[in-house]
Amino acid sequence: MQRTNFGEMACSIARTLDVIGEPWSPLILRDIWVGLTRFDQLQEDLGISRKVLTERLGYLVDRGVLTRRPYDRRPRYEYVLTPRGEELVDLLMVMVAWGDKWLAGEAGPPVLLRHHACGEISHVELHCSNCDKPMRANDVDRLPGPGAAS
Amino acid sequence: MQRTNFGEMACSIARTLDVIGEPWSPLILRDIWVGLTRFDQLQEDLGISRKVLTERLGYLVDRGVLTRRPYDRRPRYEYVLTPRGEELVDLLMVMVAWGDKWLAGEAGPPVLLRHHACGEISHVELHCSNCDKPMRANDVDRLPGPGAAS
DNA sequence: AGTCTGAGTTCCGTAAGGGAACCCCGGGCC
DNA sequence: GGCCCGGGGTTCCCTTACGGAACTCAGACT
Repeated sequence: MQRTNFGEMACSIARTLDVIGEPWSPLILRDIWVGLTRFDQLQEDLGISRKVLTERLGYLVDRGVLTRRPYDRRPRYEYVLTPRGEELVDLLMVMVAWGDKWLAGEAGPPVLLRHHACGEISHVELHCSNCDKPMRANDVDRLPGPGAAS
Repeated sequence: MQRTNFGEMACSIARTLDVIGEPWSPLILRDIWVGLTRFDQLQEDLGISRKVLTERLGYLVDRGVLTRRPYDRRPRYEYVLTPRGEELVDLLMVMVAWGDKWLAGEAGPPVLLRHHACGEISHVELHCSNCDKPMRANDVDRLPGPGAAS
C-alpha cells in the first residue's frame, strides 16, 4: 500500500503520528521504557518481524526519539530514549489509563503504576499547565495559532 | 499485509492501539472532536480514501468510541463521540502538546488551546490521580497487576 | 579452525491502503 | 411520473508494506 504522509499537515496530532503513528512504534517505545533495549529482546518480546523492527528503530532514531549506542567492544547496540522520547512516554501512560479503564474487563489491569512521589498505585490525569485544574476534551476552545495553514 | 493483532496482548497500551492504533483513526477522532462529523466532511478534510474511512468509522463504532446517528429523515448520518471516545481525546491533547513542543519549529503551533476554567492559552500536563503532583516517564514503577499474563 | 551470539538483511507471498468509478436512496422540482 | 441532486457509502484494480523464515556478517570464546 502507499501511505499518506502525515508529517506535512498543519496539525500537531498528525505530525506526532508521523513520528510514532506507525504500527509497532508505540510498543517499541514501551519496551525500551521498561528496559528491553536490545534488538533481539524487542523482537522476541513483541513478535514483530525483524525487517519491520529494523525499519522502525531506524526511523525513531532518525526522528530523535531514540539513540543507538554501543554497549560492548563487539558491534552490539542498544536503544535508549532521548529527552524527546521520554516525553513521548506521556502518551503511553495516557494509553495505559484509558486501556485500564475501558478494556481491562474483569481481570483488571495487567500492569500497575506506582508513583514515586506518593508511593501509591495511581494513574495519570490531565491538568492545565496554567491553572492546574483538570483539562479534558470539552474544557477547551481551539483557536488558530501562529503556525496555522496559510 | 497481514497485521498482528494487538487486542489480545496483556498490555493496556497494545489494547488501546488495537482501538485507535490504525493509521487515520486518531485523525478521524480529531475531526469529530472539532465538529466535522459527516462522512463527506471527514473524507474531504483528511483526504482519506472513502474505502478506508468506511472501515475505520465502522470499527470505531464497533469499539464503542463513536456512535452513528441519523440527522435527517433521509438516510443521513453523523458520527459523535461516546464517553469512551471523549476520553480518548486526552490522547489527542497530549499529542498536541508533544507536537507543539518538538515539531512546530519556527512557525509555532498551528492550533492553540484555551482552557475554559482559566481562559488562558495552555496545554495539558500529566498529574498523579492520587497526589496531584506531576507524573512522568521516570516517576513511576511498574508492578504486575491482577490482569497480568498467566 | 570452528562455533556462538547479537544485529541486522534478503526474499517471497499476502493483505491493506489509495484512488477513481460506480451505486443507492429519499427529496425536490417540473 | 420522470428527472436530477447530494450524502453516504461499495467495488475494483494497483501498489506497497507487513510477516515470516532463511541467510549474512563481525567479533569473541574454546
